[in-house]
Amino acid sequence: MLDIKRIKENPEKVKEGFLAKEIHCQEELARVLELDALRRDLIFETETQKAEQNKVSKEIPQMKKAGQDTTAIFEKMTQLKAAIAQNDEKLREIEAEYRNLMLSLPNLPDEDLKPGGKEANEAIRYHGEARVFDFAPKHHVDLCTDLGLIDYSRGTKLAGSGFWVYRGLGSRLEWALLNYFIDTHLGDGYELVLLPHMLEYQCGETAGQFPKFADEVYKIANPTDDRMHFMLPTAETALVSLHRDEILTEADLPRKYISYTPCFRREAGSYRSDERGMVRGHQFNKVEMVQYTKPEDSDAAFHELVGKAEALVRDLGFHFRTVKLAAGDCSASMARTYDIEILIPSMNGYKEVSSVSNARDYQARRGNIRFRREETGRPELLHTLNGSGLATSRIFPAMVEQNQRKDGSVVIPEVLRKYLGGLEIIEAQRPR
RNA sequence: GGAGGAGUCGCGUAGUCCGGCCGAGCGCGCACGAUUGGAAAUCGUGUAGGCCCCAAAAGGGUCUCGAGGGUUCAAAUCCCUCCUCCUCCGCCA
Repeated sequence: MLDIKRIKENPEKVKEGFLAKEIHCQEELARVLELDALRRDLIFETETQKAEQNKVSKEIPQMKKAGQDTTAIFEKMTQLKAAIAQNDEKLREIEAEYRNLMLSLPNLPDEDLKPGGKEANEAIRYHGEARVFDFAPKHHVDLCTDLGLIDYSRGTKLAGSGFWVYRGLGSRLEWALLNYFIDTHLGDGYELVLLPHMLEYQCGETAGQFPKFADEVYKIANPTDDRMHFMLPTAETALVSLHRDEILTEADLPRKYISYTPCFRREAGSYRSDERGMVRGHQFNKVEMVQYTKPEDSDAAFHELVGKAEALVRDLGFHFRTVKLAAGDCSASMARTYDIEILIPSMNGYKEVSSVSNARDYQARRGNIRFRREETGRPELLHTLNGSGLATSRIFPAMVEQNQRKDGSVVIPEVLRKYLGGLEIIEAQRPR
């Protein structure tokens, strides 16, 4: 959520920010300002009435004690009460519309971002070089099937298109990746958090999925209870709500969290033919990094997170590039995002394997997440950042494709071998 | 699933039966000050947040005693719904 003061003070600047994101909210902005004015007038009027009500109310016991007649004053109070009730009702309506609109407005992009969409993204650095094959490399679906790592058809049998089953060594490889990520983060002083995988509405509202992007998540209806749960689309959704409605102490910041969770996404209508296999499933495993920081520290934290994601990708032996996303390619809640992209031989061009973002105070305002600044003694909104560190769903296929040998076997990256009993190569095996 | 109990200002509690003197007492914690060579101890003072008015500060107002609604001139206190926690019983990983 944006600061209403920021909108009021400089609506042109806000408009400009939205345009950079290629989002057109002119009407919403105008309406928000209109509602805010209405709201304030109404609050002022109602509170004046309430002050009168309280004042008179305090006089009543004394009048009674003095034996005075209270009939006239009771009548007046009844009228006042009715007027207040009417205003309160009006105010409720206005504030509901106001809050809903405010929640639907996206975050503003940082000023140094290029305006426009994907085409304006900018690769800011490269690491290593793409592998050149001296044979025709196999597609990861074939490799994983031939090596018995992934069972696509049985995944589909169990849960439909977009699901798969890890088998045998495939499961162990997946687990090795996750352990490698987790161990690295633990070494960097992050706290590992294991979370509920089903969340209540408010988590989605704080993180930014609700109300606007509700279609991207799986909702769970409970027949005996009208409270909705949804499957978390990313651990960020839960981690950002961890300290919702809290005031953290300044000395406690930054908070550095990681969590492993499966992530559930509907991905409605987004399937593309070059995304055959594990690249865009409805369920995938991810280790997520989240930081809560003081506002002045969030830029440093952002670079720390980018660096951590890069190190993971690099140490798995990948060539990658880091891309600074243009304003319009950042998601609605984020002020800034860098993607780390690798080449997956079977796919055209670079594909995102990690996305690191700074939400600044956008999520904190939605979730009322603050810290008490020692200098002033007052609570202040903090900044939230998140980054994948990492999701396996693209790393896994990229790894088997990139590390394949002519004979169909796959070399295991060194950093993973200790999780696999020292295994170095996955040999082709008979299908089962 | 059945029966009962409870949620109050960072923590612990008083207040709820009998509505107004309770936005709320006390203890602990914390901050500042006094005392001290310094500290402990002691004493004193202070100690929530949101919103509105105000250019800002100062100040004023308003709302919040788990959440929401109701009764009333007036609700921490009475009524209703919901949430959470605890105890006991049952059932099951």
